[in-house]
Amino acid sequence: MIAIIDCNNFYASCEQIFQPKLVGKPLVVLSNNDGNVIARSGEAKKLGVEMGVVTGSIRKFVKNNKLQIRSSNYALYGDMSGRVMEILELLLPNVERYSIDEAFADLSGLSRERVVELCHFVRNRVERNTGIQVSIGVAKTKTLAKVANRLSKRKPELEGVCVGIEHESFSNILEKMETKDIWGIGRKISKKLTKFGIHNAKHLRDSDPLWIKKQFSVVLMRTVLELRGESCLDLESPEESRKSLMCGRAFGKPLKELGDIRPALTHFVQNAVSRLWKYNQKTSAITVYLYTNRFRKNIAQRSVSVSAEIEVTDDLIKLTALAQRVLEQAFKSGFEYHKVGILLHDLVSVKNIPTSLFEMGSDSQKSSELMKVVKNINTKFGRYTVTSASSTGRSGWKARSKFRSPAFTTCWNELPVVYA
DNA sequence: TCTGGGGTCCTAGGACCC
DNA sequence: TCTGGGGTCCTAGGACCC
Repeated sequence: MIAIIDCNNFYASCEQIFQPKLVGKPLVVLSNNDGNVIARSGEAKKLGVEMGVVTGSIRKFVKNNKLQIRSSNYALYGDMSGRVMEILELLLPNVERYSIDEAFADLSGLSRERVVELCHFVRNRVERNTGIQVSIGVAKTKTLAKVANRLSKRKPELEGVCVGIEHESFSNILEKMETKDIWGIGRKISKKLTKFGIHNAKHLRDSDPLWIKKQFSVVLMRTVLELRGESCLDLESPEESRKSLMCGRAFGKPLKELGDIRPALTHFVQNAVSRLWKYNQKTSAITVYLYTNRFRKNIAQRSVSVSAEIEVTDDLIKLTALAQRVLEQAFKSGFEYHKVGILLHDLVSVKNIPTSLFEMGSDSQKSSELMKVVKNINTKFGRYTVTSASSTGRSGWKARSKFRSPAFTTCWNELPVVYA
């Protein structure tokens, strides 16, 4: 049996925990640049605010004070996520952190009664220790666990826990579920399925897997098998570390000059490399991408990405210099750029890299000594304490974030204050 | 006015090898 | 009329997730 544990309205809940006046109010969290809605409290959903809508379209609610808004605060959400995950890992065997607000766990070998009891215990413990409410779905496969999880949110009498799915009623549940609501099926595939007369999850489950593979892909075939209770997607072990990493963001305003874009890129490289350090990984290839705003139909469009290879490294200075050289290749004047970013690929764990003979006493050893110092300072005092000169200066790239709440749990100056 | 950011996996097609 | 065939590796791009 596989469980999926999912935090309810995660970003909105994080805001409410530290700002009690927001509890029970319609609340939305906005994306970078305060551009559109990326999370909603239950009350905001009831108000009819859709996921992904642009901020302008909800202005009317904000004006007459019916809706609270917050800029996204990833320092807070990341920290709260870590707290929830630690509790799950303490109470459950084989936890796979799947996303910032979701985790899978393997509950094989336990009786149904024991599973129900355990899930309620986990749910209560997470809420008591963090203030976050979770919903738990349990079934034979990951895809079915997702279906159960959906049910646990829709049926209040289940109190947030749905274990297994009774056989007879199961077909009815799938029949009422649109294909686009199945985990792994998005807009495109769902539309194509309709053309073949497959309109709901039951139709899909009862399709011929081999035919599905031929018409669509092996990915969708696995979904069919999973819906039938045949597990195709295993839990991923934490040792398998991530393979690529990216950091980029839209600018607060359009930028035309290379000199304005450089500091942004350096900033993102620094962020990316800090994460590389955190997970003890190195990279050997980078891609820098640069875009104009595709939603502005009346301006000249350009979208470019340029890659480069480098000897396996986690050296901030080398990677910054390389990224800047690649940016020069990618940049062409005459466009209003909207976003820049960097990808690091071919990540490897430091422990898996053999030391080369040529490295001893060489430049690369000196650079790693220097990096150690920078690493230590930035880990202790914050990611941007020691920074490249090219990240300072022009700051036109910085995103808008007008409604940001404090970093309640990760910054000494912003801790919540309690008056007694 | 305003349109997210960070990931994974798979496939198709080209280059290259024998 | 004929102009091999099968395998591997790499890359770009698509689709999806949260």
